Amino acid sequence: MLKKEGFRLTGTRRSLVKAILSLEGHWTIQDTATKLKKDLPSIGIATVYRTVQLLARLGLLSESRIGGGAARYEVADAHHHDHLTCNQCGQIFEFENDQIERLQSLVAKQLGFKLADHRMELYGDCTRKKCPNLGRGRKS
Amino acid sequence: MLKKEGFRLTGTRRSLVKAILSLEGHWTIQDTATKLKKDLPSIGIATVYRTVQLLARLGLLSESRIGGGAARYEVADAHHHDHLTCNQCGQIFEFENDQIERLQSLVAKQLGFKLADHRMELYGDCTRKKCPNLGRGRKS
DNA sequence: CTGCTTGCAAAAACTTTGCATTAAG
DNA sequence: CTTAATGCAAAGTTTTTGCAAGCAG
Repeated sequence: MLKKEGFRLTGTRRSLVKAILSLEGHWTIQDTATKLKKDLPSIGIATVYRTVQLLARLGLLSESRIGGGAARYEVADAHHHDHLTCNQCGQIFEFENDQIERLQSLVAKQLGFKLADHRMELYGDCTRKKCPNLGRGRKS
Repeated sequence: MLKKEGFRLTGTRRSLVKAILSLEGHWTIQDTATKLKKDLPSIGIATVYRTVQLLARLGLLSESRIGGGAARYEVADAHHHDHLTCNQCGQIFEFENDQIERLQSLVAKQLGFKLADHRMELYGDCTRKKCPNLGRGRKS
């Protein structure tokens, strides 16, 4: 982990990273803190926020806001991917589609932008029972 | 406004809708409440939350979480569109791209889903000055 | 009348900030 | 030594919830 971008590699950060790597999928700050308390009971929630956000800015973690609650993070893989969430069970699937990526860059360019990043979240229904409520009705 | 989906058309809701229609672009709950207080000083913030969320579930409003702060809403147009945000000035541009939409449906279908909705937000740089900080570093 | 709606206040959920102390380099 | 990093508590934001009173149907 090349943290030597001008930042200090502290014991707390080592533990933080270890906790993160032990988590699966799309975790929240609280998930991390809970896990971390076992190794490092003295950890402060503020530090977790600050460190995770730092790692995200450095590109080592990626943030998403699936589901509308707390921000969720995941280790930034080499290959970028997007998310598809089931409106019923809430399960999150990952996928990647180069063609869409290319079109996104193209659209941005046409609008006079240099595309730096993007977030794409699809919502759908598992091919099973019908939606109990009105559906999470997410549109944009 | 066909609110007769089983819900009551109250005076408060009429005023709410009027306030919403007078707002431009991507407003927050607070924006709405502020505007609304002029016509209806007694309005409670909880009611604005509840009503806006109801309208969103009915598909009359669409929600997005551009910028990471409070949720933002806008009137759901007939034509769906997505957003492109400038990392520097924060300005939001809208666009639509049928080809991307088709690919999204296709991807969902391939994963065994019926696509109900989606949210896509692009982040880029205006072709001007360089980014002051590390860039909002949004990735997903 | 009946029960969906509303306003208010309190609480919950999530995140940021200030500051004295600690420890990395 | 110097100063970034940490822990803690307090404050800030955003959203939700409980309830009695108010209205639409």
